[in-house]
Amino acid sequence: MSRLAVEVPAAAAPRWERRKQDRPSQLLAAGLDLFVERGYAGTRLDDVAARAGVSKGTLYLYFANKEELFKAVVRESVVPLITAAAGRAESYDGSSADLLRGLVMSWWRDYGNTQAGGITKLVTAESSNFPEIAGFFLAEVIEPWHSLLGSAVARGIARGEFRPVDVPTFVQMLAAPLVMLSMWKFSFGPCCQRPVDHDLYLDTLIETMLRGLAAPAAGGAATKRAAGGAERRAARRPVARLSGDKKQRAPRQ
Amino acid sequence: MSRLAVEVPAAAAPRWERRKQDRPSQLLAAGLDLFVERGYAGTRLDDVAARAGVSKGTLYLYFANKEELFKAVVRESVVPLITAAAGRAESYDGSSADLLRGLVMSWWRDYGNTQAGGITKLVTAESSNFPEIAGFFLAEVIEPWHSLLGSAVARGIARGEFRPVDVPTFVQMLAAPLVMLSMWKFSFGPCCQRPVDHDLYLDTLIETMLRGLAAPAAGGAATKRAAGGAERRAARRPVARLSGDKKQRAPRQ
DNA sequence: TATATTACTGACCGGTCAGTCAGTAACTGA
DNA sequence: TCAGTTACTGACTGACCGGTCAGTAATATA
Repeated sequence: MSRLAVEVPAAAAPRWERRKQDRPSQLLAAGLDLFVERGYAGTRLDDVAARAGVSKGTLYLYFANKEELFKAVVRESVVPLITAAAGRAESYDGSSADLLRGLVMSWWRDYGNTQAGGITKLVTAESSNFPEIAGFFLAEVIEPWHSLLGSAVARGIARGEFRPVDVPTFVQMLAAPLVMLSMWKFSFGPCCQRPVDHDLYLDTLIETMLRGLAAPAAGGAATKRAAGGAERRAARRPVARLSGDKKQRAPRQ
Repeated sequence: MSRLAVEVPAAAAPRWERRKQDRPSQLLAAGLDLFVERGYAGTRLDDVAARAGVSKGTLYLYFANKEELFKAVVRESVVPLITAAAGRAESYDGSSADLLRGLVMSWWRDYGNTQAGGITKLVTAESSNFPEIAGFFLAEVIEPWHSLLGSAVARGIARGEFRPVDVPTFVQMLAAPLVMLSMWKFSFGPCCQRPVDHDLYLDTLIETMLRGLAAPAAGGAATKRAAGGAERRAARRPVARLSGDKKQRAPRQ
């Protein structure tokens, strides 16, 4: 925007400026963009620097290496969202169904549907190549987020609004379609002709989950009809009823 | 196994053998292993060749380049599973609930829970860096699979076993937790202390979905209790009920 | 204006990897 | 056994990228 591509010396225009204050946030913003767009390994630090309007050397003045840059991006653009949501949930005193609904919707609005949401895809994708990063993300993002959802579910159970369920499993099942929605947006979204209807999807998800969670009879005012979820989950049935697949197995070689 | 690390000339042991017939399948197997373990970009063709017991040059005798090797791996280890499942579903004449249950369980048993299941993660992960591959996988795997699930749902609706739903959205919602289960296994699974209980997870998933799909009253014998799913899905409610988040938005910079 | 300070640059290094190809040796057929 | 065929090898090329550092120029200070 400021760099002149003209031959004229342009007397008053310095070749670059010293902006020690601004550099970190410029680099973090550029890093978020490119990490989300190209993944961790696919992002070149030259490009991050260029997008931030500096040279690669400058990047190394502010961040020790690629991994530290990435962690800083996550700590800047993801971790605060969880902290904020946890704070709001703490002081919430409505129904647990509405609490859960609010947590899910704000996850989508503030994270899944934003630029930052692409980070989930990145981490899932490259976890085996960069286990250090996977561990970091698990500890600082996923576990706090699951624990937040879990405490909302546990609250509902304690107040008799929800039936008792295995909280961690239920949370994982609830989070999965949410995460997939965000991942889809960043992976096949661009090259898919018929896009997903986010509102319809989220609505269906929340209602289905709340029905599956509703306390059997008298319970909370969460949903209108009671619908047992997986209370028989201990009673394992034999699996796979499809005819003619007895001898089928994953092909070798 | 055969290569001797000894100085002795070992007269009767040739340095290598000509095995034109076996090479493709050896290379495909090695490719599947490494693609799943390290992702597309992260896989070195030198390593694929080494694992197959040949040199990199040999790999190029059988596959034009990395992309063609990958496509061949998918065509060998994923596409046939869908074709087989579609064939079985075609000739199935039990209840649609059992049909759907069977499709989901065989997906997990034959794909999601096998080595090949890791391909989903890979493709999702690297779609933006390799759009050609994303398009290929969407066309040859995801769309046929969704369409198979969709036809089972449509069958149930036509036979009055399921209530009418928006089939593509429902299918996407049904597939999401399935795909996530497989992706988790290949990403955080290794570095996660408390692993997911697959059977519990799948059981909960299927039961929840079938309840959400059950026809209102008389209908099919699919599930015991009827439980409306998202029949009001057109009636959008205002979203996000959490107190104190009115002015909250995704943080800038 | 002169000097000191330091934010910033960009050429460079070492290492990696997809893809190539001239050469080698395992097989084949007479 | 010997010449012909071809499956296979592995050194090489060129491009790429994370990280370094000697030098440069914008700014502060006197």
